[in-house]
Amino acid sequence: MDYKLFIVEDNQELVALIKKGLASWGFSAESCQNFNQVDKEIAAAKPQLILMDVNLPFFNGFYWTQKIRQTSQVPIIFLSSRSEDSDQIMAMNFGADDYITKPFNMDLLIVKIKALLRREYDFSEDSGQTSFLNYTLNLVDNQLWDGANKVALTKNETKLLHLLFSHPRQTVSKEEIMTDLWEDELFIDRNTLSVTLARLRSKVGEIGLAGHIKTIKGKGVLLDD
Amino acid sequence: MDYKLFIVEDNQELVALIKKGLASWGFSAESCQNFNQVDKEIAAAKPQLILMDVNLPFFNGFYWTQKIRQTSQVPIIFLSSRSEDSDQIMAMNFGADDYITKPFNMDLLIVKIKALLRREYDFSEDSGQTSFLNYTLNLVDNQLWDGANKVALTKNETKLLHLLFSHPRQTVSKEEIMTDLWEDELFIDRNTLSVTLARLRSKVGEIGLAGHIKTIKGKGVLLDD
DNA sequence: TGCCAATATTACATTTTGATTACAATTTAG
DNA sequence: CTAAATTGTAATCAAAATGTAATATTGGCA
Repeated sequence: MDYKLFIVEDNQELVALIKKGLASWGFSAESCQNFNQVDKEIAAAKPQLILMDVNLPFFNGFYWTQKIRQTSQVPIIFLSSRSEDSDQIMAMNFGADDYITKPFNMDLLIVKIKALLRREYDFSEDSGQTSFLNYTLNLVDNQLWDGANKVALTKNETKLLHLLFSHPRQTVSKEEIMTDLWEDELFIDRNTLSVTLARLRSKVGEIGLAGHIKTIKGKGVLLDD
Repeated sequence: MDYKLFIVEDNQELVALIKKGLASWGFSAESCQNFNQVDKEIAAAKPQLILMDVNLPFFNGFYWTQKIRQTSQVPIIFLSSRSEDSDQIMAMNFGADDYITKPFNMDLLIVKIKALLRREYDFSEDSGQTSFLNYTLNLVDNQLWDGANKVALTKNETKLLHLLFSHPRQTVSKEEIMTDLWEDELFIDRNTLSVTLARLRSKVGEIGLAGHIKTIKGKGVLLDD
């Protein structure tokens, strides 16, 4: 899964700064355009987390938070220039999950975001998904997608592709693969691996990934560009 | 449900103060006795949330947090006298969920606790409801509402749907579901789950939710958009 | 080039998994 | 206490996933 954040903040310089910081951690973000319909924009964007400024044109952050909370439990972090405890208490009573005061340390914002994603979506920096080129392997539902099309994989195919994705541009030996897929089951025919590979190739071929999975005779399997 | 907290803090005056504050909000709390086996005491107490001081005799809070995280996802709030961002960042990277600096405002601590309980356990001060998209599950009268129509569910169906609603866009393994629904009854046939799922699907199908409940073969059940 | 081991392919057998159905047991409400 | 609702069990089914074996193909090397 890839995590999309939504930024409700009218200072466009700050928005740009935050987006840049998020991007360097692999998070994508959209930001609010029309401060008259923040709730509508959020409903359309379906973000996994919201950064909410307090002082906004038209209505303030408290108002929108309350409105959002009527229909959604999406995690919300407040951005505020007020550092009094009472402001933070109010924000959290309105349904915010965390609060950070401006100006803030970007690294601190990132760990707060990660903590919330971790709790709400079992986010962790390795598991969940892996990518190679424009391909993303989703370990939640065993699907591979190239930005446009999705291909459903089986458990073993996912395991195998995951192993390749975690060692891009490196030859992975057959032994490693066998261990990873079948661990202790000693009776597995060595040929079974060929078959599994073939099945994987045929499926991912539909979206053009097969050509990147090469077998190096006598060495193993290589995922390259 | 009533919530039990665990306080890891060697300043007994502060412990007493926190316990008093928590009590006035209806939370019970135990505190650490032997700072050599914090993990053991916590495992025994099974708290819903932990307050963790940084400076402790023998080992510090980071050490214990890391140790706890190997086996548990219980929410942890750090109590620290250091207010530098870098300390908070470190704590959260170790697996903490929030951080508060001493001396702190008791009301602020309470709202932080409530925010975490709300997120992790669907704690809410008034209504027993969970939502997903436009669907609202009422845990009090076991009814599912889509804004227009209502569907009556049974106890088990509600439990199951509630579990899915609390883990949207994640595959919930059959094991997790079994534990959640049948806890200790060890003799329950694995097939019973299939049957319960089928019954749930057929009921929620009337208002179009069935299509969002997908089974990922070999993994579990996934609620998605 | 032509051989040979490594790998691929194909077809089929086996196993796993989950859905479905009918029915029995149990719980709950009136 | 009884009837209805709920829940659990067992049997059956279909489909998907996986494994095996037989056969074909490939690529490196003598």
